[in-house]
Amino acid sequence: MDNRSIAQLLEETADLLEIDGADSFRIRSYRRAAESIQSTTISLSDIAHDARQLQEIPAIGKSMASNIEALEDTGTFSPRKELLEKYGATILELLKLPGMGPKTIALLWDSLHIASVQDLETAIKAGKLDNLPRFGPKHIENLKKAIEDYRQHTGRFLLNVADAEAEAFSAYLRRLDGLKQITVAGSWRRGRETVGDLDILISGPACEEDNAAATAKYVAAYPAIASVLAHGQNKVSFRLRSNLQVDVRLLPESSYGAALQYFTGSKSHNVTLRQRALKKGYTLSEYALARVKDGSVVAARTEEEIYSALGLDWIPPHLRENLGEIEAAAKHTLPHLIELKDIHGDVHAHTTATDGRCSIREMAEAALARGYQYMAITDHSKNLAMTNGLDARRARAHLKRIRKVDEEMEGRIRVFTGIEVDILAGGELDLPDDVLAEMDIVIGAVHTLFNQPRKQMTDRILRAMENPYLRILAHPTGRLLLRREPLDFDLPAVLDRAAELGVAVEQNSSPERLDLGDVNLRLAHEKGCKIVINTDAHHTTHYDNIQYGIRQLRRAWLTRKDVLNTLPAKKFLAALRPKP
DNA sequence: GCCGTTTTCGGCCCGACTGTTTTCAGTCG
Repeated sequence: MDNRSIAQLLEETADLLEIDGADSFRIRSYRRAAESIQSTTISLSDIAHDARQLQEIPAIGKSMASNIEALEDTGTFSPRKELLEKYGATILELLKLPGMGPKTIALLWDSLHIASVQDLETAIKAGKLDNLPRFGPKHIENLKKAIEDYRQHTGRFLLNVADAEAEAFSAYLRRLDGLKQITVAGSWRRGRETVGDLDILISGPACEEDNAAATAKYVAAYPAIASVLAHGQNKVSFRLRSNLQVDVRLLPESSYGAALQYFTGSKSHNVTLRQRALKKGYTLSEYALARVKDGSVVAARTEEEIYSALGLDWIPPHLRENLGEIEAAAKHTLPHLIELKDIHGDVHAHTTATDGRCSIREMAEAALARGYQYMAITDHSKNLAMTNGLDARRARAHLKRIRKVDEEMEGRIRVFTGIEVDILAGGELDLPDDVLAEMDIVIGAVHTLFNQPRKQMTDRILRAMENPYLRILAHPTGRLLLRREPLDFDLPAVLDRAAELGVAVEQNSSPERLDLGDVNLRLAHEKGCKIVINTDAHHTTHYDNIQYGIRQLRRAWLTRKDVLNTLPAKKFLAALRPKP
């Protein structure tokens, strides 16, 4: 079993323990173990039977080591098994509903034996919750909304999960001889912020007539498969243990491009493309672009040939949503989309001073290793108590430490000072101006803690932006992908004002946030907002998440000049809202 | 349940806000 799966099972066990009302420190130790496993490079499978080696990994002690051994041998371990027998696996989905915590779930289970979102929905409709303590009309209304949101997202997966699965499976495929091309198509290739399933296209000698059956058999023997859904000559579908569905198509090399184009989509892009083909006397299918009159093939081997035969420049998959890209490709006016290498700095990061995992120096070295010219340390302010947020005194002391590291780096990378301040319910920032004045980067964060009615929420953010030290607005929609819809406030009004004031809005690249997402990025760009892309790194490895944010920038048609941190250090600081 | 040490057990994560309350439990970051 791979580390990610082990970590996930421990995480789930922590959730179950919470519902069961277990000791909070015991729960935390499960979560810490899960985190630790996810960030170690040691493969736990390899050492699952060596308790001593296991216990060398931080947060793993005697019990956790034996849990991991049992997991490797039997696929489960006893605390988890017992809890699942008691509550059932579906109870965990209740935790995904905003406002639903372990105590509420325990209450619902004890009083009504509610063990799934479906149960909860039925109980609400039957009015069974009305007499429960702490279930007023507003609470129930919120739950209904939460269920609705949940249903919209259910069955979709975050990009990092899909990426990891795609990479692991591709590695398995690469071990087979005779495969020339392996491509993940579908919404994954288009860079959608979540994916429903993976469409994987393969071709090469191994996919030709005589070998196809053996290749399909090899595919269906992939160890991480939970169940095979279909197993034919040219297509194998299966569900992974993570519940992600994968469709693998074996294709002849001669029509690989046509299939790639077809299965990349989007549907709407393809429809428009087929109409265009017809006008030229062609018909476009997953097999080829062919002449209508005699069926002779015009292009099929590569995407470039197909687009070219239709009088179009090749269109990057990120743009294939029928939002004007076909017209632009015809006029040769497709934008030169921003790329990973254009980004020169990441100015939102945390350290062990609050809830980060690494030191200032470690974060700086990691940013340098990525080739960045600058970065910033922006730990939390005191209001986020759980993170050990900084008060004025600690913030000043931290500032000195950041400056010291900046000196130590000797110009190899600039380390900016900064802070992520909380916006209080009244719109004020939770640190005094004289402290903020000392910071290079002041990020005002819209945290959901203060979820208020629409008008108040909007006013609160607008007021916060009036503080002249606030330079970047973070979590500008407050959403958490697959878990919570955006906060309810007037985003267009906020973006208008941000553009006027020169407050930059942040595209957070964390795979579970992608705060603005492609749609709102487009909106921010139209309104003339300054845009900054950051990772909100809590660990050196989180800098890698920048790729997820970049995909959304590309989907929003953004180029290098549209994003502030493509600038060199000095110009970047100068491009931010000027300090008073 | 882990860790660190005081080698046998105590410490580990806190405060604002909502929706229900009439003084507070539960969620969230």
